[in-house]
Amino acid sequence: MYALVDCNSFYASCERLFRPDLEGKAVVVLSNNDGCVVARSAEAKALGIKMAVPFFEVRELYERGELHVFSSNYAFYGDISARVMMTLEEMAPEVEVYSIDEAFLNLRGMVTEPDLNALGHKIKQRIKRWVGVPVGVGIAETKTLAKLANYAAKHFAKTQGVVVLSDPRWRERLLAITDVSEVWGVGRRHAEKLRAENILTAADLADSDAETMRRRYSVTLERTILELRGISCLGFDEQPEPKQQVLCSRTFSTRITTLQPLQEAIREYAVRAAEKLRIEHRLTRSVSIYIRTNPNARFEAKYANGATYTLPSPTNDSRLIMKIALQLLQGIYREGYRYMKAGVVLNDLQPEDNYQADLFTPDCGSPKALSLMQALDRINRRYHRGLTFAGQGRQQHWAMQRNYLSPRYTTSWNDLKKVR
DNA sequence: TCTGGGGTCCTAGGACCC
DNA sequence: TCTGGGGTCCTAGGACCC
Repeated sequence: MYALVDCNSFYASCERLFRPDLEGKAVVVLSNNDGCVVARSAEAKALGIKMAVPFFEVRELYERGELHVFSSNYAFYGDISARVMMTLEEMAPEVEVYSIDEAFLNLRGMVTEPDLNALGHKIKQRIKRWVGVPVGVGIAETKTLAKLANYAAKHFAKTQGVVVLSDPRWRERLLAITDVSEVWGVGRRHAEKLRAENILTAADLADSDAETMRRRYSVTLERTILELRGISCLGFDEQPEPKQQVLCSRTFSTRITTLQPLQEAIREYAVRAAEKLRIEHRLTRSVSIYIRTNPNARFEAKYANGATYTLPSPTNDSRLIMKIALQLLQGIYREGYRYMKAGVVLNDLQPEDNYQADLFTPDCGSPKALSLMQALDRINRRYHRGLTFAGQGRQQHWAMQRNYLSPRYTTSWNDLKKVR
């Protein structure tokens, strides 16, 4: 049996943790740049605010005082997330952290707790008491069914936030009343296509012919079908697989129309991507960048382009990655556009410890370079932006907007200013 | 005026090999 | 009229997830 523990309205619940006055109020958290809504409290959902709506569409509610708004504060949510996961790890021997706000537990070997419903409530209560955020718990034979059980736990008040799907009769009933689009692994496109062939509920999908569906859709959907029938097809990974790609991209707060600020942004993203790479203890052999104008603008000239460079030998040196990214930018930059977004992507990653130099190029993974990068990281861990490269920009007028940011309740940065 | 960021997996098709 | 069979690797694009 698997349990899926998922925090309710996670970002909004985090913000409420330190603002008990917001209990029972409509709260939303916005995406980067205060662009669109990415988390909603139950009260905000009740106001009819849909997921991912642009903020300007609900700004009126905010101005009337009916809605409380926060910019996203990922350092804060990451910290609360770690507390939730630690609590879970204390309760279950095998935990797979699936995202910032949810985790699967493998209940195999938890013989001490034969009553699964009681176990679910125990988890829920402990996280509420120890960390302070509400969670829902779904328990079933496969991950996909546990997801579905969790969905039910959140949508039906009678369940009190815990659903165990071990009884086949209950399972059938739930599948029969659940829209197929709610099934984990069925997105918007597949849902449309499925509806067209009269597969409307999760039960319809579970009863469809797996072989045919595999041919018509993909092996992924076939696995989903089997999982809905109680046949486990998805693995359980306690250790996350090493990343295959590292990406850093941002929408600018204002449009960029000249090369210089675009270069600043690309330098900034390249440096941050390289930092992530080093945190993961990986090297890259492929550096890509992209730039684009607003794809939604109807009366503006559009332009989007990307470029990739493959290195002869892998690196995680910020200086080299930054240099390559800038050269790539020179190649694709065109004047006369209002740029909205840029990004740096690192692919073809490999572990740091099997570094193989190239016979025909100078070594860029020298011990000297490595210890320089380590020193850089140590300083920047301690002092936020303590050391930056010339040309990353000091003002960064294009940097993202966060007008509704909450304080650093649980994390801190020693500002360089203070140190001086 | 105004719409995020960071990932994964699968498939089809092309290029290439013997 | 008429031109094989069996592979691998890479890439782009599409779908999905949070």
